[in-house]
Amino acid sequence: MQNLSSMHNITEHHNHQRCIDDAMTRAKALCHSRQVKFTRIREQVLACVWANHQPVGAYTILEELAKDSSRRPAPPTVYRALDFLLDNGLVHRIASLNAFIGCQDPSHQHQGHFLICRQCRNATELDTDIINTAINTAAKQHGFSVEVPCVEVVGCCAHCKENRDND
Amino acid sequence: MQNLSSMHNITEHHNHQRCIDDAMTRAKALCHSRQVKFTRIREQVLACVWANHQPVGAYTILEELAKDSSRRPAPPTVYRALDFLLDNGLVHRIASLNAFIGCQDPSHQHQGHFLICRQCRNATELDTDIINTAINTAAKQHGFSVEVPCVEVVGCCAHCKENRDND
DNA sequence: AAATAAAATGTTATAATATTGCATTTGCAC
DNA sequence: GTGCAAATGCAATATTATAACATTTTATTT
Repeated sequence: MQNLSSMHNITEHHNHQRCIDDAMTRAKALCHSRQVKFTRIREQVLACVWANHQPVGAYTILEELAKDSSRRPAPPTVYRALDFLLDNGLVHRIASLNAFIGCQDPSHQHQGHFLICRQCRNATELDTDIINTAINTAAKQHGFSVEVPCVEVVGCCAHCKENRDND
Repeated sequence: MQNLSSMHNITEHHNHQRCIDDAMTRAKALCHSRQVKFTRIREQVLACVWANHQPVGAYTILEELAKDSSRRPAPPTVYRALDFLLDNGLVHRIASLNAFIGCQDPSHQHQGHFLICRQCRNATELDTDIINTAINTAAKQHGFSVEVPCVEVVGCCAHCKENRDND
């Protein structure tokens, strides 16, 4: 299901093990400070999500869990873990892909904006206010109160534009 | 499946029959000018989508078609009609709801931005560049080329804020 | 008008994603 | 250890979407 480009990292040569370690450490600390349980399953699911920078589907996670342990968990196991991670801001859901991705900054509640590369399928979470401001401005003109902005932009990332093997 | 608020219109007292008539007229003219066929099924599906301003699911459309004619169409019938309507810009898909909504302006190709009211479930398509500009600006900073921006904002519309029966 | 080709629709089956409901286990407070 | 709440296991099923192939309709050519 994953193509070759799944081996590309979000920037060409970043140390992804560091991404994973940081994410897991942050998650552990955050759950501890919130007094919620970072159970084995939740940890495994988060690790799957952080395996790379591509949004991953619930059933793909299921496959991965089945590889690790001899027992094959059922869908609710994964969905419950994902719900927990979503609630605690540790992952985001990408609605347009029915997939999940690790959150870059779980410490403060937010709904990220994503740049999703059609080519390598990496998704980059944006940390800018420009888009939220624009959305709020546009919404205000309609008397609309924004609660959950969802921005998922499909296109072509810088790295894939360089390696012109696209389309 | 629809709640009571489904009777609210997108603005409090707009003549929705006019919305429908306009949309159907536009669709007919547009298909004629493009020399593509606005068949009975496509027309029925578009009419379902325009029945109100709430995004409607494919299987809800299926139910509606079953009511009209004695024969019950199968899912591919509806999905094929929806694909046609999407291709021709007559409807948009709301990814976060797995649902479809009529396009306000099918004459030029665009991916709309939507304000979706959590309360009455109406979705308003925005016609502003503010958001696209912001997305392009943010994307540019990452060397990312935008192809399909998807903006689906959940919140509370002006009308529902007035009638404080929310939450 | 008959033959042909292309497009649209019908039909069956199935894939992919997600949830419900209830049983069991685990971790923790007392 | 007892009792409770949270977490997980498990079976079934709901929801959304597509694949593959047959049939019908429409348009085009002859």
